[in-house]
Amino acid sequence: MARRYDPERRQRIIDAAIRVVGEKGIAGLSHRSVAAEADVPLGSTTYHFKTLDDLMVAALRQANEGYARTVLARGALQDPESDLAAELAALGSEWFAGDRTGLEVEYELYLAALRRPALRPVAAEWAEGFADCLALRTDPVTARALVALIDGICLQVLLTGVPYDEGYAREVLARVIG
Amino acid sequence: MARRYDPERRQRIIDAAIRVVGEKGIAGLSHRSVAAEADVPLGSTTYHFKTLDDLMVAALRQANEGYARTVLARGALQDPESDLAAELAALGSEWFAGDRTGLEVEYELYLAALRRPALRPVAAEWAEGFADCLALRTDPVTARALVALIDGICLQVLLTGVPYDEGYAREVLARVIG
DNA sequence: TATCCATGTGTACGCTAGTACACATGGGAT
DNA sequence: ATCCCATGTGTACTAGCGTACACATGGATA
Repeated sequence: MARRYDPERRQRIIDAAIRVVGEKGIAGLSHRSVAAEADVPLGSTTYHFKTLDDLMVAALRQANEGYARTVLARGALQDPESDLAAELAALGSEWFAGDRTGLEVEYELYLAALRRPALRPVAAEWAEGFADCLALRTDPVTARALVALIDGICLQVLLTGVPYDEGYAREVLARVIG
Repeated sequence: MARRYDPERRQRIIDAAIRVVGEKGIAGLSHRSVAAEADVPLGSTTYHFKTLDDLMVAALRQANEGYARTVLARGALQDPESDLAAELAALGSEWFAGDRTGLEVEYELYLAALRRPALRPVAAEWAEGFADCLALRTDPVTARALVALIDGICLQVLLTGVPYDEGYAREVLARVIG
């Protein structure tokens, strides 16, 4: 308490929400758990985010921006000389390297759109943004298929526990590119 | 009350759980909500399923069996003369035709494995079972990639709201088959 | 037939949740 | 300098949750 006039309050709540989802999953996300994690009173989280959906929207949007940066940082994706399938497979390796918490948070919020209409536009933003980026190297149809395949491969790894296999990913991504 | 000696009690609880997930999502699944839906006392759901994870495992397994039947019912999948990509794309059309509730339940429970280790073996059963089935027509690597791509395509439809496009699915599935 | 125990029933407890609201504070518009 | 209102704080209410447990019942087994 006694931390009045906190211009970053809202942002710190979003950061806290992402940490909570990383530690306890969406099922553990509540106004109270986020308030505790952000070290702000309960009334503060409910003031800045009327509903948990609002908070999840903000958290997913922020997570999306982070992953969009990892895509853009891979400059070779834009280079017409580079092997697109290999670059994407390597991007997957980067995502799965080390701590997977960030990726799990991203997917958990992304997949929550299945039952939460409020999240759907944000989920669509991610899929479309990624596809638009890939469309610079191929046609839009192929780009959309690549996003779908990458989603499917990542999910199989996250859901079933099989290890990520960059060679396999590169091979099948290359087939979609044709 | 007063419905003693109910040999199908356990099964009716599973059916009720699937209906609850269809109506309210996993977030609305509780021992109490399932008990009310199945018209049994609270103590009965906690007796047959010690934890909600146990109940979700049973529900996902049953949902998986239902979808496995829709795959096997499509006998043309086994016919070496048939167009595998076209058959799979048509299977997708079948899944998305009419009421999507069943498909949403299937995916919601399947995706819940992301945060619930108890569900992972069951999720893996589905992915592997489907892949084994497809491996009768192609090699195992291609089969796994087809499952991943189908998952990705279905998710894009369910998450972002774009309509299912059978022609697009057939085209990109064919590329993976090569 | 006698007994046992898997199954069924009803209730209570402690906890956490979203929500609502009254009040405090001080930056910025006037 | 004054005042307003966006923001911050503390607390109470009600509802629903998992859990635990005591007790009832009658098929299955010996």
